Formats: sequence, C-alpha cells, structure tokens
Amino acid sequence: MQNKIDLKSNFGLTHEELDVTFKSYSPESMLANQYFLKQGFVSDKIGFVKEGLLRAFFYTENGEEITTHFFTTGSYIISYGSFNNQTPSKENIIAVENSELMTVNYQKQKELYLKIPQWNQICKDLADIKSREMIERTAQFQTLTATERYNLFCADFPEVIKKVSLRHISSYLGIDIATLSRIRKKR
Amino acid sequence: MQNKIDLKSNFGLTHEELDVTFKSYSPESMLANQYFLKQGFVSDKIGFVKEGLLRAFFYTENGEEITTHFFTTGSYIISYGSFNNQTPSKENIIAVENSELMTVNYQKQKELYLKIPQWNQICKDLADIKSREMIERTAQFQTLTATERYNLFCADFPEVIKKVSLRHISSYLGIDIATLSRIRKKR
DNA sequence: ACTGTTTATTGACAAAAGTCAAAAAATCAT
DNA sequence: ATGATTTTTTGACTTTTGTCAATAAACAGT
Repeated sequence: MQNKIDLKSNFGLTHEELDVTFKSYSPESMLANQYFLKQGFVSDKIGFVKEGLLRAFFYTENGEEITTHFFTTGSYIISYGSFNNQTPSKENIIAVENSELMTVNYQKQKELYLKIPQWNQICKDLADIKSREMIERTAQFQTLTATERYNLFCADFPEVIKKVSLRHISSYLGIDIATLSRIRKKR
Repeated sequence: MQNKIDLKSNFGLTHEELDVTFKSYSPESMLANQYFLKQGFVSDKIGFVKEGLLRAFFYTENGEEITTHFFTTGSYIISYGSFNNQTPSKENIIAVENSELMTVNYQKQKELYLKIPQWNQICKDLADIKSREMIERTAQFQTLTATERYNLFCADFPEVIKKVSLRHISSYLGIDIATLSRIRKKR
C-alpha cells in the first residue's frame, strides 16, 4: 500500500521510539457527519486515519461549502494554519463515514518532538508530502480542463467517488455541479 | 513591511542565535536569467531574497513552461520536494531580474537545526506560511473566474506584473495568453 | 411507507475561455 | 540601428463551462 503511511518503514522510527509514540496517541472513533474540527476553533490535535474518510471544507461569503481536501485511510489529518501555530481554524473537518483515528494533542506532540528528535524530521516529511500534493493539485488547475481534472480525480481517489456526494467533488474540483453531472454522464 | 520575513521579530531568534545563523548564510548575487535551481538537479541550498525577483517553473510533456511561483523580496526560496529530502527537482528556479540572496547549503542548515533548536520551529513556521499560501491559491482556482484571479494577482503582486512577461503570468494563473491579453485590455 | 428535504439530472440558453492564425509591438543581439 | 526573434494583441470562430429553472431521484426522519 504505497499511499499508506507507516511510521516504522516510511520514517525509520526504532521499536522504542514507536512504543513511546503509540503511548502518546489515543484511538478515537468518529461517527459519520461528526466534526473533527470546527471553523473558528483551534485545532488541538493531529489525527491519523486508520480507517475511514474525512472531508475538509470552508464556507464562502454567500454560504456555499467549498471542499478543500479528502482524508483517506492512511493519511494524516493536520490542519496547517491551525495546529502548528494554534490559531483558529478557517476550515471544518468532518467525517464522511464512520472512521477510526489515532489522535494526539498539541502538548503531547510537542513532547514527542523533544523525546524523539526523529519526530522533527517526520513532521518535515509530512509537510513535504502535503506540499507535493498541493503543488500537484495546483498544476492540475493550471494545465487541465474540467473533464481532465475529473478523470484524474476518479483515477486517484476511486473510493472517494463512491462515498462522497457529487456537489462536494464539484466544489473540490472547481466545477459547477450541473457541468460535472454532464461530464460524468459522458464517461 | 508585513510580507517581509524578519528572523528576529517574526521568529524570535535571540541575538546570539542570529549571529550563528548569519555565519552559516552567505550573500549571493544573481544575474537576470541565471538559474538558482535546474530541473533534475538536487537543490543543495535555501535562499532568502534580500532584493529582487525569481520565478519557478516546469515544462509540460509538449514543452511549454508552466510558472508555479514567484519569489519576491523578503520571501524564502525552498524547493520542497528537493531540498528537504534531497531528491532531484522537478522544477526550475530562475532570476527574473538581478537579485540579491542570502543562501545556506543543506549541510549547514542541518547543523543549524542542531545548534539552534528554534530553527526547527522556524522551518515549521515557514512551511506553514507556504502551506497557507498554497491553500489560498487553490481556493482561488476553485472559486474564482479567470478575470477575478487576474485582478487579485494584480492586487497581491503589483511589482510582479510590471516585471514578468504576460505568458508567465498566464501560465501561473492557468489562463490562455490570448484570453489574458483581452482581460487585461478591459481594465 | 410517507413526507419533506436534499441532491442530481436535464434542457435551453448565455457567458467565459480556448484555438488558430495573422499582424503589430517590443525586445535582443550583433 | 537593423534585422531577427520573441511577445503581445487582435479577429473570427469553436468549445467549454456556467446559469437558471424545472424535474427526477435519492435520502432522512418520523
């Protein structure tokens, strides 16, 4: 599973370091439509998606939801711009379906940085991964048509297509829902 | 200057820490059209733009340049995906005009992490800043028309408009150059 | 199972954006 | 300064995408 994150093999934590890490993390079950983070609140935790699907979104001035991200199994939920510098979040993160997470709060994660210096590197690596994803996503907006973006999305996130309503995908891809409905029909 | 990065006031380095930091950084002059980083090479340094303007871009399969970023005075040049994990860069970074940088190589920056733990935090903060910029940029693609994106770009980067050719701005904004030329005429 | 609500599809049309090609303007190198 | 090259503008046209509104389908709660 290439897209799954494995702290041991991907980031080279030793057995002991893993032990310490797991002691800091707690399992957390989320019900569908339950909020992991609400707009205006400070994100006090990081979550790792053991199983499930979550969605990040914000509201425009005229009240429409814009979906910014999907968190699939094996990905890390970090609200940059809220977690690291502890400022109120501009986005909401909500469970699309019942999900199983491992979470750690701000204080405990900070302690991990000190206890396990390798965590500084992991944090940088995670930021790198996110960064590369965002660069890729931007490049898609720069170079691809609506149809091409949708096709790529289907290829990249086949499970998301099945579970998430079309209007969320349409706002994620920056395509009007009527247009996306027609694009989808053509396939 | 809100958009300028100041290691002392923005990131809370002490006087001594600043001294150590500056000893690690070297001044570097760039001529217009000189490459800071070339596609396929590993980025061996971070650059801070004291004065000037640089541009990051990549080539599509059919050979056209897609501009991904402008580095204005006061911003940090880090090629994520090349510097942190030392893999070959997918993008080029070139000076738009003669520019003055402060640079530090990979090894020296690593030493800074050890000598000045605060640099770990700075690195996270810089990643946060970049991250917020990218989220904002993506949101613009999701919600704005070509004209709106161009107007916002003019407001956000008035100096870039003056210095960079229209085709670079057009690829940066994901707008055909002929379309952008017409948009510009209307203002 | 029924009702209200949300979501998706469809049609008719409008607006936005892209394409191709040619001309004009600007820039560069000698 | 001049010719070559690159960049920008413009016109005529096509394609893509959005808008509005109505209908159909799916879903949720009782």
